[in-house]
Amino acid sequence: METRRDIFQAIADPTRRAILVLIALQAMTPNALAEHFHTSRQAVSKHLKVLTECELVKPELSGREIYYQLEIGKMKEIDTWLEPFRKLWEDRFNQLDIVLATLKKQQNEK
Amino acid sequence: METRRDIFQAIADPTRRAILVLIALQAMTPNALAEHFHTSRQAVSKHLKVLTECELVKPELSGREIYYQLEIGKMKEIDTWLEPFRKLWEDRFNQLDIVLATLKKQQNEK
DNA sequence: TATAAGCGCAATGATCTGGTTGCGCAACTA
DNA sequence: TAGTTGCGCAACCAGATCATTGCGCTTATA
Repeated sequence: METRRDIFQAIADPTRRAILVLIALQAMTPNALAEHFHTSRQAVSKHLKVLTECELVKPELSGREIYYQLEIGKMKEIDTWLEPFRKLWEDRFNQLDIVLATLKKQQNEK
Repeated sequence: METRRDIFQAIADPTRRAILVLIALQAMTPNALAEHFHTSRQAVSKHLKVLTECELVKPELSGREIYYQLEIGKMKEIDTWLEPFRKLWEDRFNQLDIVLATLKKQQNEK
């Protein structure tokens, strides 16, 4: 079945998020990754397939080994989606800032 | 079945992401939300249940209507996870910046 | 008070998901 | 060349997801 891959669906799985974190530090092979989890290499391979399909990760051949490395640019897409929301919480933070400043002022005037 | 709710799993669904975007602008009732999608009110209600369980959304009663509003603070948790990755792409951007500066310098020296 | 409107919940069903096992193939190694 | 080692792929299976439908409860309206 040709399932459409999607970044948000990809990072929904905790194991895949962990893989992304590990790979962010250094490109790794499926076997090396599997050692960090309580699952088989094949399971990790399936996760890597999902991550590769949505281009969050890129395989790099080296003999019979395959080093998977992070495609950091793709991660930015998540950030892009978050952008408008970020504005909201920054605004709220600013409002809180104002409240705190007002309280402090009132305290000084006592 | 008591499924553990998780923010990343919550935003994996495109309809739920759309709900978050709509609600960010203004608190809305399930019926009002359902009008924006090609699904039933019950389906929207189920999505709202998921979003409420992981506290991305909060119900506000008003007579027989329920206005759901965004819990912006929870959205920030996604941003927090993204934080270390952001460093990476900012670094890469800085490196690109350096490259561009160098190129410009060389051009000026011609 | 009778009727309609707004919801949530439960049951059902099709489709996805994530894990396992068993291959087979290519690439190192003795 | 014979035997490992590292991988991906296919088949299979239990459990999760998402949408639909049918209810029943509460609140507004005539």
